[in-house]
Amino acid sequence: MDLRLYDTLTKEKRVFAPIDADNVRLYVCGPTVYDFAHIGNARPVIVFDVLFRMLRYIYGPDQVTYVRNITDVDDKINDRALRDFPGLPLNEAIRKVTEATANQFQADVDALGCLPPTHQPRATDFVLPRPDGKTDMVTLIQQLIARGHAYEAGGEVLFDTQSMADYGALSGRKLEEQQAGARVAVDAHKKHPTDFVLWKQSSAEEPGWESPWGRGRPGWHIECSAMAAAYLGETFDIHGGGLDLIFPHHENEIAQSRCAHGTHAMANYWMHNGFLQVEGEKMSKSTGNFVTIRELLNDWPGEVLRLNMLKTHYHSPIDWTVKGLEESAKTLDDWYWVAADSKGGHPANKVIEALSDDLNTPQMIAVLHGLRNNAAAGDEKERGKFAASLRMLGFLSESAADWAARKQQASGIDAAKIDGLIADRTAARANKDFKESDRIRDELAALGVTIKDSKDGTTWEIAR
RNA sequence: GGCCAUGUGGCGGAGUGGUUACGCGCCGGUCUGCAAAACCGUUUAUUCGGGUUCGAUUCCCGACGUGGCCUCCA
Repeated sequence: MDLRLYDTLTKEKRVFAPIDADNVRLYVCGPTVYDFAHIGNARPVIVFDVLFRMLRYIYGPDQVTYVRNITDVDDKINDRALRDFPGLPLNEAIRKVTEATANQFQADVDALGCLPPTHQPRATDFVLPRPDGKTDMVTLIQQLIARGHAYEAGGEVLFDTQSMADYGALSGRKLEEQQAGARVAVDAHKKHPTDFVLWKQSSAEEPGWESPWGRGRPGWHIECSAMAAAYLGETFDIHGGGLDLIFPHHENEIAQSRCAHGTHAMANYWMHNGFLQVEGEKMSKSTGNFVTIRELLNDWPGEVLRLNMLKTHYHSPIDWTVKGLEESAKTLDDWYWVAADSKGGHPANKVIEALSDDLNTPQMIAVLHGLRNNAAAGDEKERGKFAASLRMLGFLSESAADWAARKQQASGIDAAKIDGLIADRTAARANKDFKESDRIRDELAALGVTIKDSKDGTTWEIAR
C-alpha cells in the first residue's frame, strides 16, 4: 500500500518514495523555549507524531530518523530572562528559562502520547564549528559567502535573495511583487528588501558567540538549515511545520540549504499543518482564550487532547471547543471499555489505508468506530485488532482500570460513600420501595454519579 | 493591496462526476418497577450566482463569509 502525502512545494499529493528506505528522514520545526506551549503548538507535534508512527510501521522502527529542534536562542528568550531573573548574569538567566521551558514542553508532549524524536538538538549547540564535524551555522554561513549567496553589510551577514533564481517557490512569492508591495521600511544596508539576516551583532546585554564577523548571534532561519544537515544530510525526505512557517522561515531555510550545498532540493516533501482557533476566536492573550497544554492537561487526559486534535484533517483549521473535548472524552471512555486491555493483535489494514491517504485521520477515526463495533460484538481476536490499532496511534497507554480511576480521582468523589448509597438503593429495590430507591438515585445524580443497573448488579461512573 | 487556505445535515467532520461516510445529539424500539447504560432502528446537508456535462456537493469562473501569510507567530 502506497503512502501518499500532500507536498506544499509542488501543490500535489504524491506517492511517498524515500531517498533511502533504510533511513527515512523527517525534520519538524520545534518550539522556541521562552514560554509554556499553547494548544496550537501541540498540533504539529501530534500530527507529525502520527506521521512518524506511520513511517516506522511501514519502514521499520529503526529505519526512520526524526529530528525536532529546540530553539534556545531568540530575542524573546532574552526578554524573558531579563524579566524573570533580573539579578542573574544573562547567560545563566537564559539557561534557566530555556531549561525550564524545554522540560515543561517535554512533559507536555509526553502526556499527549507522542514518541520522542530520534534527535532533539538545541540551536545553541550548533552555532560554532563542532568537534564531531556535524554541520554548524558559522560554517554554513561561510559557505554561503564563498558561493556568492551572502554578503556582509552594516555589521550583519545577509542572504542575497537575488542570487537564487527560484527564491520564493515554496510560498509562491516573486521578488518583484515583494519589492512592489513592501510596506516595511527597508534597512539601508540590504541589497534587496527580502534579503534576510544570517548573522547579527550582539551587544554586551545580548547572548553572543565569537565569529569571523565579530561577537554576534545567528538569525532565526539558519539554525534549522544547520541542524537538519547535521542529522539528515544535505537533502532529506520530509520537512514539516505549521502553515505560518511557510514564509519566511521555510522559504529561507530552502534558500540557505540549497545554496550552501549546491543542491536542487532541501526536502522532497513539505508538509504544513493548519491553524487552530479556540471557541471560534483567534487565540490571543488579550481575549483570555490563550490555552496552554499544561492547563488543558489539568482537566483532560492527554489522550483526549490527542484524539480531539486528530478528529480534523491536519491541513484544515480546527475550532478547539470544550464541547469537542467532551465528545472526545466520551469516545475514549467507550474505547477503553471495549478494548478491555486486550493484548496482541495487529493494527487493522483499514487504519493504515486511511493514514496512507495523506494522514486522513478523520477517516481513520471512522474506521476505528467500525473496529470498535466488531470488538464489542466479536471475539478476543477482534478486540486485539481494535486495541492494537489504538496503541499504534498512541492511545490505550494505560489500563482500563487506571483510565476509569483517573476520572474518579479527578472528580474528588468518595468511592466508599457511593458504594454505600448504592447498597442502600439495592436494598430498597429488593423491598420494592421504589420511592426510596429513586430518591437515592437522584442523590447520586446530584453528586455527579451515573449508575448502571445490569443483571450482575449495579455499577457507577462519573458523569462528565 | 498581493499570495494561500477554507465554507457539507442541530453540532463535529470525511469521501465521491450519478447510489449509506463516521461520531455526537434528536426521535422511536428492546431492556427496566420507572429510568440510566447497553443494543437495534429512523431523521436532516453539501454558502450563493453562473458555466461545462445526460447528470455536480464533487470540475471551471465569479461573489460573499471565515482564517493564515506578506513584521523572527505552530
